[in-house]
Amino acid sequence: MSGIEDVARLAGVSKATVSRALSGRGYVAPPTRLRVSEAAASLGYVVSSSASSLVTGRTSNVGVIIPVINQWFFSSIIEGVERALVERGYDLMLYNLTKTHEERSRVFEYYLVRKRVDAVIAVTLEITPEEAETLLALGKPIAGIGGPLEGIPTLSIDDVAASRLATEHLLLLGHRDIVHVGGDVDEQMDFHVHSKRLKGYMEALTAAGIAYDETSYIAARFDIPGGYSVAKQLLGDPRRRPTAIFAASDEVAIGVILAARELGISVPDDLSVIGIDGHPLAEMFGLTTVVQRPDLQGEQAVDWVIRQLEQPGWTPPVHHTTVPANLLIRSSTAPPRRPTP
Amino acid sequence: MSGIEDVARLAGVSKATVSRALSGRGYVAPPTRLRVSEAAASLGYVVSSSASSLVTGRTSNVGVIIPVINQWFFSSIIEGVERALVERGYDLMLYNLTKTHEERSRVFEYYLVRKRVDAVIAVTLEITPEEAETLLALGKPIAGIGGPLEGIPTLSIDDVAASRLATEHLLLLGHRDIVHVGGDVDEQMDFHVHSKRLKGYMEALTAAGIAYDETSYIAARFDIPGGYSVAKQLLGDPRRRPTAIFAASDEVAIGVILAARELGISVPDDLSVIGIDGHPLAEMFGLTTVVQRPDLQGEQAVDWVIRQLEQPGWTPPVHHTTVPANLLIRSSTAPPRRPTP
DNA sequence: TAGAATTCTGGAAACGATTGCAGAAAGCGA
DNA sequence: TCGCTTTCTGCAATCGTTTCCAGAATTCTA
Repeated sequence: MSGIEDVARLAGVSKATVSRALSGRGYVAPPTRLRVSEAAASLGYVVSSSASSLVTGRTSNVGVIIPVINQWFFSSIIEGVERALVERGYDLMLYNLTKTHEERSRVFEYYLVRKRVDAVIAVTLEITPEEAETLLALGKPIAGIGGPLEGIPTLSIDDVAASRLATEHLLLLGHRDIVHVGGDVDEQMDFHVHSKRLKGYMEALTAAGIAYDETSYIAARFDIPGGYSVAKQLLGDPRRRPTAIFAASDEVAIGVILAARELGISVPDDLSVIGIDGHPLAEMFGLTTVVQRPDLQGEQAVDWVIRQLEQPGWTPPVHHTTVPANLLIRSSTAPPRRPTP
Repeated sequence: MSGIEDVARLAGVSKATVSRALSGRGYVAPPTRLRVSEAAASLGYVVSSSASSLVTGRTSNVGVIIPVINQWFFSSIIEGVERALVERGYDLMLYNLTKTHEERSRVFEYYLVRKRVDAVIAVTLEITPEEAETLLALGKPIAGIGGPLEGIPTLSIDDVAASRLATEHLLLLGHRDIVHVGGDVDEQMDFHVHSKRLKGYMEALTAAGIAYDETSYIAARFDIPGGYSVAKQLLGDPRRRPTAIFAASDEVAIGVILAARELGISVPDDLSVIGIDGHPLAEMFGLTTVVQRPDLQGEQAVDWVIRQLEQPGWTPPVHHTTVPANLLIRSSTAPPRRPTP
């Protein structure tokens, strides 16, 4: 449990010099630096982060606020963020802010957060301009995944475009009877992702001169069982069966495929299915999808906040940045067996 | 950016009193306490955790070291740990220690960790007795999920027993030709989980007087595609087809079920399948399984370390604790269609 | 080789809380 | 009412660094 004082004594220098030698800030003669490092190593010395941050005002912690952990999209973000942070010598403080959390009380414990982290990465969290203002005023950089968000840099794929891309792929194959199985527009947690994906779908249909009505969109729980149960019902009725389904996420899409299989409906012969995400399971189902990389989104967000921290004056791209989402064609989509008579 | 001094001035008391009033330690007259709280609130004051931990030696952070995030078992643990920590006013610092990380160098950055966290929860990490010794000597409580681990309290299900339980369920149904699809014994990351599950399986067979050979166990990647591809091959050959498969995890089991379906093998009529875990997807596949609750394991680990921190003298159960794992019978298991002639 | 510029080092003042100690105020039993 | 205990409060030391400042040593420039 040795302090800087012990190192100083052993190396025969002052505390000030030890500090400079170890942190690499300021002048220190190479031989001295070496002596100090050796002394520190031999004593197993490591700086007290509390003492250090008391004077510098920096904690080397970045707070990540995330609504769920147990889902591919979110845990991938965490992995990406963690990787990027350790690489730069920062630690990750994880805050799992559940949607339903009464009155977002923890966003106010946020105000507690402010003395414990240097920056905040808000995943899929709708921060009000006032809250953003507060954080910024405190000198804490923020970045958001999701968005756009007034006053803070955010990034995400372009949900409308991704959705349109998926729909257009089906249209291009010749489908005209496409159903969208998406998240429930009324209970979306994040940035209206569900409505955006619905919107992209509708735009694509409209552009192709295809009419849609309320039966063209079905709300499902946003996971495999969700897609499964909706599809089971939809596909069970042969008269209503579309030639293609655009699912708003790969998990939903996989649920759809499972339902189709169970009903003896061949994918893609009788039914084309496309999703969005690039989920690890998509491959084994041969699922055509629009791929996004949440881990890279996490890395990008880290880059923004750390840059702001370390390069005074640098500011991230204002407002919202769109990250790529690419069509990956596998075997779940094909031209409709035959045009509707 | 107001400090304790400002609050003191506004409330007309000394810093010492403010500290006592806000932290609830020591005597302070109720009216005074009220004045202080109001002053603090009106100034938006919040204690500096660095200053505070500099003097108290406590950070209110707990480090969680975990090998993967993007998997049900692990992310469930994180959720449980996080929940339990915030409830007690601690923050969670996440360290994603990849298996292959060269020389566990980060376990030595551990030595870095030691000034930043009050306690450590090691998930599925084989800590050597020396390392444990070091941590303990530093006064940092540790708890492990997985184990047993020399010198530190750990908890997990009893893998051998869980495995035996699953196998016995199949035996009880009358199966005698049971194949175990498990993780690769040679490349297991954690506490020989794969061998333990294999062992439980063999024990059950032996107890039932059933012989097994090297064809009774097949190694698979520990996820859905892993189980799928192994099963596809195994079940593809009708002569080798067992009447039941015991998969070492639900994901593997689901892979097996998918393969069976694709081959037109009916579960459970032609093939019974059982897994271990209680994965959220198990339900929709009607998968019989042995349920464990990683989130509760996380909570338990938190309880241990926090108790050690807050109740001087209290020590957690020495060595290893076994948490329950219960058989949950669904529809993927049934008696074999007919006894082998 | 003198003077200026640069590199190196130590002393001492922060940073913002917590806490031991001691004294003042209040409560209490007889 | 008097002592004794209990409650309340402030002073000042302390935690372990970083960093400003000034002075010493060294290198560079002309």
